[in-house]
Formats: sequence, C-alpha cells, structure tokens
Amino acid sequence: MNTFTLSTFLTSHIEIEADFVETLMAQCKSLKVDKGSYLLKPGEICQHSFYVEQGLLRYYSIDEKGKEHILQFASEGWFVSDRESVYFHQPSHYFIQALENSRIILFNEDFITGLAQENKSFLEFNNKLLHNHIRHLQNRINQLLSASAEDRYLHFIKIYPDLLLRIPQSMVASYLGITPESLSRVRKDLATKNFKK
Amino acid sequence: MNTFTLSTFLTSHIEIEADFVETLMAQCKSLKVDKGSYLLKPGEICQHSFYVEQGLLRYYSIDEKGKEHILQFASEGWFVSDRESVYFHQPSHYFIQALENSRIILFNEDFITGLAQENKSFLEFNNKLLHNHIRHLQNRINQLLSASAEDRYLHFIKIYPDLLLRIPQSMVASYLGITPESLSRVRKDLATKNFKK
DNA sequence: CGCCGAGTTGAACTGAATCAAGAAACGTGG
DNA sequence: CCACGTTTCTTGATTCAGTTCAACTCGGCG
Repeated sequence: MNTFTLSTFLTSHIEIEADFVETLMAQCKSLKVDKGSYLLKPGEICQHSFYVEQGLLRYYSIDEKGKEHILQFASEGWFVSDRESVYFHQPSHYFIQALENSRIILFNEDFITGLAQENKSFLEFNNKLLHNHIRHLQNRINQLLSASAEDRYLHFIKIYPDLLLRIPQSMVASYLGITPESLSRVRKDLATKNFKK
Repeated sequence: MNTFTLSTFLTSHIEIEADFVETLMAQCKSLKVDKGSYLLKPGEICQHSFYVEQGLLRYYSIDEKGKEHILQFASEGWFVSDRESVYFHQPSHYFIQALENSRIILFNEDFITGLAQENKSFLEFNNKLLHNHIRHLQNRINQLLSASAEDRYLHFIKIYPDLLLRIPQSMVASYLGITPESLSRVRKDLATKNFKK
C-alpha cells in the first residue's frame, strides 16, 4: 500500500473536510509517466503543478554551454512546477523530467486559485505550499552563497538521504552546483577524514 | 512628491476598491528608520513584511566565518521579510537593516492572511507577491548555478542600475557571492574589454 | 592638513573545472 | 549465468576563476 496518495497528503497537512477532498480528487487528472519522459520543456507554458504519488522527477535547466543544472528533485509527497511560468503565463526555461516510472497528479492552477477562494482550508493549504517553496529556495541561495562544495554535500545527504540511493551521483553534483568529478573527490576526502577519526 | 506610497503601489498592481485601500492603510503602521538600524536580527521571530516607501534596506546573513551574504536589497516599491520566520513562527537567521534613512510600512502577516480571506482582490495581490518572490529566488538560484561572476555582475547592473549608485561596491560583491577584490577585478576586465571594442 | 574608509592592485594560494584515461557497476541478450 | 557494451564513477595532470592577505591609492571630511 501507498502512503503518498494525494488525499493522504492533504488530510495530513490541513484541516479539511473529507468530502471536499473527494470532490477535489475527482477533478484532478492522474498520469503515469515513463522514466525519461518530460512533463515540461523550455518554451512551453507550464500549465500544472505536479504532485508525485509514486516515482521521482527532476526540475532543471540547461545553460548556454549545454550544462544541466538541477533546481529540484521531487519524490513521493512533493510538488514541482515552474511557478513563474504557470502564474505569469510565460514560456518556461526549464525541464521537468521523470527519473523513474512515476505516478503524477496534475493540478491546474486556475482550478487551484478558484478553490482557494471558496474553501478556507484549501487557501491555507495553498499558502503553506507557497511558503514552503520560498523557504526551500531561500535556504538554497544562502547555502550557495556561503557554503563550500563539501558542506553542501553534507547538507544534501542529511536532508535527502533517500535520494542518494535513487539518483546517479552526477545529478547530485548538478544539484550542488559542481562537476561529477569534484563530487567524487569530495566524497573521497570525506571517506579518508572519517577513516582517520 | 512621492510615487512609491503603498496606496499607489496597491492600486497599480491590482483591481481594488479605493475605500478598501483606505481601511487597509489605516491599519498599517508606518515607521521611520535611521541608516544603520535594524528591523530584524537573528534569533528574533519576524513579525512583519516590510514595504519600503522611501529609502533602502538589505536582507542578509552572516556565516560561521563571519562573512556577510546579502540575499536581497529593497528600495522604494519593494517588500522584504523573512517569510520563513513569519509564516512558520521560527527564529530568523537573518538581518534586515536600513542602508539609508527610510520610511517603511509594516504588514502584520496575520492581518494580511485575514484580509486575504475576506477580500478577493487582496488575496490576488498577496498571491502575486508570493509568486513574484518565488520567481526572483528561482532566477537567482539558476544564476548562481550557471553563471560566472562576470555574468552575474552584468545581470545585476542590468536589473538594478539604480542600486549601483546607492550601495557600496562591497555590498554588490556580497550579493553576487564574490569578494570585493574579485568584483573590482571583474569591473577592470570589463572596462578594458569595452575599450578594445 | 591628516585621517579614514572604500576601492584598487599585486603575488601567492586554493577550490573546483577541465580534459583524458581507466575502473567499476549495470543491464541486456545470448 | 556469463559476456558484452554502455553508462557511471574514479583518478591524475593541468588550468582557471576566485580567494586571501597585504600594501597602496584616492576622495571626502573633520
């Protein structure tokens, strides 16, 4: 059985009436995507927030030199979307791609904002998501400004130990803002440090 | 005359009834702060969003090595706050400080969320602020991951040309995530490049 | 005048990138 | 279950962007 269904998520995060959850669920599309497939590509206007019930997504950009930069991973119980693109109706600069076969719930944003006006607890829920998003982004910026590659890696394995087992190391490096080679060396250094202790 | 009063800002950003603006304004405290003084310090729980009518603020952290890292500047027409601290009622890790004598409007967050439930256009306004915030944070992360110090500086002067004249260069460096010495060299390089062209 | 803080410059250093090669792990088909 | 090719990870040598520390310049201001 699966504890990451959307309804479980909703009821665990906010005070919400069971029948409201039902009607909400009934109006959200569920989607199965294969590993490697894309939910968003640059140039498209992002139409949804994606909730991951099962599987793993990544949210990333490619710069002028062709390098990938992963902004976010989303495994079970997480939301991803290009909120800038959704909200301001602008073409995205980002990719959202499945790293595993996944089961996703699509949230249409207009639908969401509509609900937020009707239902108080849903408004709170939406607000919580936005603030949580801001919190993550801000922490990330502060860390990129202040911490070394090693510190950032240590922080990553502390926060996302589960992801370590599911994604290739090169993607961790991309998330941290370093090259795969550098991450390999950081890990080597840490190993010898721990050995000495 | 001043075009950055809060009421001007509100009416230019959303469809909102004039009398609602009035009642809103009546309930927000205005505050004059001297250059150098603090609106938030680490350990405090941030209680407000700060709207800048006049002047300039910075939002920054200090890391373990004692280095400052500026996350955001806020001049006329901008909001700042530690949304994480406000929303989750957690002690902040950040400073908010006036870089000039400033006139600030205080937004109590509970008050805001209350209003958002009553007034539809205010809900939209609040949503717009949050999404705008997310947009900025995301762009910043993407840039820290992908762009060189020089690129980041060029982007900065393009986006915030006005700030260049108002803040010391060392703070621009802090915002960009480099040392003042490095920024000085970046500028030198750019000058000779432009000369050659 | 003389000080003071901001900015610049230089020289040495360092963390991380790059490029190239090799080793290990992994999945697929025989 | 093994052999093979492919992708992932590691390692080494070199280069490079940005840091550090120290000295110097400059403009403003008492």
